[in-house]
Amino acid sequence: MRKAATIRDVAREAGVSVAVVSRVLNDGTGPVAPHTRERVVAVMERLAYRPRAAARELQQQSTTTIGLVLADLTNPFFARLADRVVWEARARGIHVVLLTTQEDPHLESDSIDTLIERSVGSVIATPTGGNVEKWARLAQLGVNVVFVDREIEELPDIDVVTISNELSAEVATDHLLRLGHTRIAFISGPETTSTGRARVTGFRSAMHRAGVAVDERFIQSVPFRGTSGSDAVSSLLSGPIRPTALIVGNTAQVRNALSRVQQSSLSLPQDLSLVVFDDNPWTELVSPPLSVVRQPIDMLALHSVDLAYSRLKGSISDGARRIRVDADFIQRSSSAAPTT
Amino acid sequence: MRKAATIRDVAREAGVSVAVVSRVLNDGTGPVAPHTRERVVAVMERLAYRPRAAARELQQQSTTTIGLVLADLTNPFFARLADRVVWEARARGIHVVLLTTQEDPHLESDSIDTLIERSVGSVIATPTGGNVEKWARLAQLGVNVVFVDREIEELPDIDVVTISNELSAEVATDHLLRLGHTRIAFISGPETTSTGRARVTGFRSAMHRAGVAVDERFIQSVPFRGTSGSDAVSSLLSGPIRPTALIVGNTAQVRNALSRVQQSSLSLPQDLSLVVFDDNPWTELVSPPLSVVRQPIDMLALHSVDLAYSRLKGSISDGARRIRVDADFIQRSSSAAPTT
DNA sequence: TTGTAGGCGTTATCAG
DNA sequence: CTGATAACGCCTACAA
Repeated sequence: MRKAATIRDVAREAGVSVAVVSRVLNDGTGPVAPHTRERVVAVMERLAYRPRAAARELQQQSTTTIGLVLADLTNPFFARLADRVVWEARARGIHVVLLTTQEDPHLESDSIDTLIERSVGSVIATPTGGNVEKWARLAQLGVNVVFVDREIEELPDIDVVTISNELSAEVATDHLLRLGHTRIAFISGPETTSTGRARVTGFRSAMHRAGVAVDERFIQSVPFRGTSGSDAVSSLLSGPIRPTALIVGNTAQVRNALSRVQQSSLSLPQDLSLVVFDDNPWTELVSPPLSVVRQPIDMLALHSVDLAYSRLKGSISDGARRIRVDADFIQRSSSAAPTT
Repeated sequence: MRKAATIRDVAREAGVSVAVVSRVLNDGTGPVAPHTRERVVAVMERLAYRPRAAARELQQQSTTTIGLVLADLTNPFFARLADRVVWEARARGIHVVLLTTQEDPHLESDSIDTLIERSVGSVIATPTGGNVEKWARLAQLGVNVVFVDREIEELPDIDVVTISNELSAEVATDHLLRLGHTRIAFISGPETTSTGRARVTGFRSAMHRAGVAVDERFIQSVPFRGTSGSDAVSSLLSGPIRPTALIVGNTAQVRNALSRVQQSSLSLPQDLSLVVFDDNPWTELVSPPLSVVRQPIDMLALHSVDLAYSRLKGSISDGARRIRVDADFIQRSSSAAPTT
């Protein structure tokens, strides 16, 4: 394959100037005689001409691409989020560069570097919790950053779109309390993440409000990666006092937690009530179907892209936005009144 | 926010020429006095200087971004594929622009247009089956296209990375035949996709080889989207003769199919043996755990990115490659000898 | 309606 | 070792 045709080749071949070709390329920039346009288009077709995005971006300072930094596409929650973000982005004519951190701050740091070099206009990210200065720097460099699902409290100037984590945990806890449970355990994400902290807070306040003492051994903050969920369940079930109900507020560990429960001799919901965060394709397929807190992923995606896009176009006033959407609680058969 | 610092700013500020700065940037290009280097690095840090990827790409003809066109991120198979592709791409220092088609040829067509404008170097895609000319044109424009998971036979010049679909279906079928089943049903993807066709072919040839007649009503090719899987199961179970075993070779419809089976009065595997295509996080969580054909997603991703990258670097001879990797069959408890 | 020319930020080629 | 300077492909005033 010979070297690609440039705008100049097209111009020469069509017997016009590059300016004209440029105009037909992004029509609206200036006037072009219909007949001339036709000829130019024909030549572009014939030469299989393709404008170089690099040259274009270099020239016109702006970009139509945003970065999407997700923790882990293996988690259905993030996968669906990615799906919706791509969808919303397409509706606005912008492109999405996808990066993953695998929950690893080092990889996240690399991703941020990449994003800086790529000179994307905006970034939508689920931060690991580390790299505080780095995120700050990215934002300071003029990149519009939007945190979604999680946030970093030390960075109050960055837009945030999350569900009401605290409230969601309260609702889930209230549900179990109302059923009559008092020995409720909670498995959450790491303390380094806003979701991990907020959900525990919600759990505590619901318990407190109900006048039920919290057994500290019943609160387990575990990493997103690895099999920490299984271990947490084992530890909870092997203690001197066993919980009668369990909330898993760590979406990435629901699978491992459930798996371990299934391996135990306990049956749901007779011996243990279970409520998990995040609804996904299989929560209804297992037996019994799981009671869940369903995150409105569409809304998260919509608002994040909206923010990213608005900032890109400058059609939004300064000052960080914090958008909070409510999650739904869906009761299914994995939670019931305690039998003991 | 002031405008970003350029290489020239750094040069001026450090009292050197841009050439020197460029050299320290990509060290190895030329000699730089240690002392000078230090000073330049310091200035770069101070000015928060970041090289512009666009300018760099413009200068050195190459692009470091590839397009990834997936059918549906909601399907765990594609989500995991995306995860691995991003991972492999990162390892090679290239970026991934993500697009989805939702199995819709129109959206796919749009995506191809986007890809043309973006001037990505390579594209990894799971084609819907339509847009044959359009894919051809993209390839002709000099974009290295790699089809993964599915292929389009009319485009033999395009690289392909798939699992051995025919063989996988045969293995699954043989498994059931060996257990003693003869009334085996098969739900596959649409006839318009290579996977849909190949898996049915494999199913047929296994049946034929075993000398078992195929009941045509037992073969259902259904769309990836919608609830076609449920309907197919209903239709299979309500017929005059009921199958004793079912293979679902349509990864997107496994969920719906299983759900419908659960709603029926049949219990697995006593009344019906079930084997599904694609292993994923929940196949082992449902009861009974499902026998599956596991696709080696890592390998699919590795080879596709490898091809995309090699073509980008020109470090590979002409002529389309067709890479075929074997899938694993994993027996679990959803398949057993027929009880009738 | 069309053409000319300068510049976007880097890298690379030569002279110093 | 370092410094000018010419590309790279495109857009966009400003002229014609």
